[in-house]
Amino acid sequence: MSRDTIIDTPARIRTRTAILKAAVSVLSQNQAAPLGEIADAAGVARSTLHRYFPERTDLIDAMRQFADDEITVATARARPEDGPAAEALIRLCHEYFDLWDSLTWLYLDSLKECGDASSFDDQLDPNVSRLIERGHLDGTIDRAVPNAWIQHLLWALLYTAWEYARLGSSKHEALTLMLDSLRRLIAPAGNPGQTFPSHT
Amino acid sequence: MSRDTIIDTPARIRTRTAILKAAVSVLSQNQAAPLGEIADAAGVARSTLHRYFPERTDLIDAMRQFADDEITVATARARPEDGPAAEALIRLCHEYFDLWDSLTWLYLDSLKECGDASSFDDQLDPNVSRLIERGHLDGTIDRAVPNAWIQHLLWALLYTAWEYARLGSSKHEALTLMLDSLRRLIAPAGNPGQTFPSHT
DNA sequence: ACAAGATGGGACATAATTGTCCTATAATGG
DNA sequence: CCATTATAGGACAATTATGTCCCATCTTGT
Repeated sequence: MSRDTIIDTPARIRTRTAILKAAVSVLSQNQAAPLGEIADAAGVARSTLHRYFPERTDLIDAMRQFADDEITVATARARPEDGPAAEALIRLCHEYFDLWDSLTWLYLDSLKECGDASSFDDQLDPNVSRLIERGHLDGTIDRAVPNAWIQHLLWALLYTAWEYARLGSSKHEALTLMLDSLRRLIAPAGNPGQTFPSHT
Repeated sequence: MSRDTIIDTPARIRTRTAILKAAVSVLSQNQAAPLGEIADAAGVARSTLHRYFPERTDLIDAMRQFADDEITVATARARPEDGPAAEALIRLCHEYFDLWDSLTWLYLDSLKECGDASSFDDQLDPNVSRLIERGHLDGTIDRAVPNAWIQHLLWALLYTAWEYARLGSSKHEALTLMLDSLRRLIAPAGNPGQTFPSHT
């Protein structure tokens, strides 16, 4: 009775997520991609896509939810509350590295609607903010580098690494360089931050 | 005889550049913006825009040229061959910081066409590459950080700073943070790179 | 003030994309 | 194996952006 119009049969769930994954993959590279392209990428007919998401905005909304869930899972996996904050931040970055499409799209998407009303920390993830704050307190992250700045840098580093990998470098090398750069950026003065030995 | 159809009268030059500037400004925020929006931003009628650039691609091509020229001028101003390479790189970054729209758009634009054929260093600016190489030689830039990686980071840092400023921070603070971050990223091991007494 | 040049603004045809609907076909599950 | 459910694929109208013309009006330089 709760939802008599649409029922989540296994088959429907499969195609639904197939569409969402394809949408993230396609739209992360071209925000204006036509729905037909997404349907093709998902291996379904355009009419099927429309049955699941009547309008484009319906799809977009579902994608936001989908990507948010992925981030939540990845964040939990990084155990942001354990150990020195700097190390936790590195773990987090490592986890996020695998969310290529979702994070890229989520960022592009966030840009379009904040035409005016975007407050400074609309972009900021409270979990990450808290982690960096902890780092400022336990001294593993330089207090001279503002919280928000670090968070912006973090997205930028991830994006840079993805681009670097996409253009031919190995994913491992890109990841290593990114984590090294992150260490440099947050290392407290006087402590070089141990730029490197620890691979992965 | 060379170009008997179009003559560069002062008035035409004015509106032409007005259109180009508006186009860069608008398209750097939304690649798919309709031409009417650009015309509005430029303060001309859509028909006028079409008279200067019959098709969308004509406008895009002219924009590339326009932005490239701006970069060339800014690069020259930074005197990339003078003094320690690390300092020159900072000067360059400082100059580029003022090219907000142009660099953002140029980057977005470059993404769309490199669907397949993008070699690794299609994105790289030979001037910047040369400068970083000089830094690797004169020891002011850490040799452990690859040239291409630094260059990718440079664009990412610029973009981060622009976003940071756009979201409410002062341009000066964003610039300061960015240059400090750049110093950290390229500082040779053992030399903290003088990462900033000056707060804000 | 006059003539050449440039612009604004509207009318129109043309694509391209979107959203809706219908039917035959395939798959799924009991 | 059969009934139910889901899908592919195409037809269609509505919407939107693009490209082309035309003419009245405004600028510019002389």
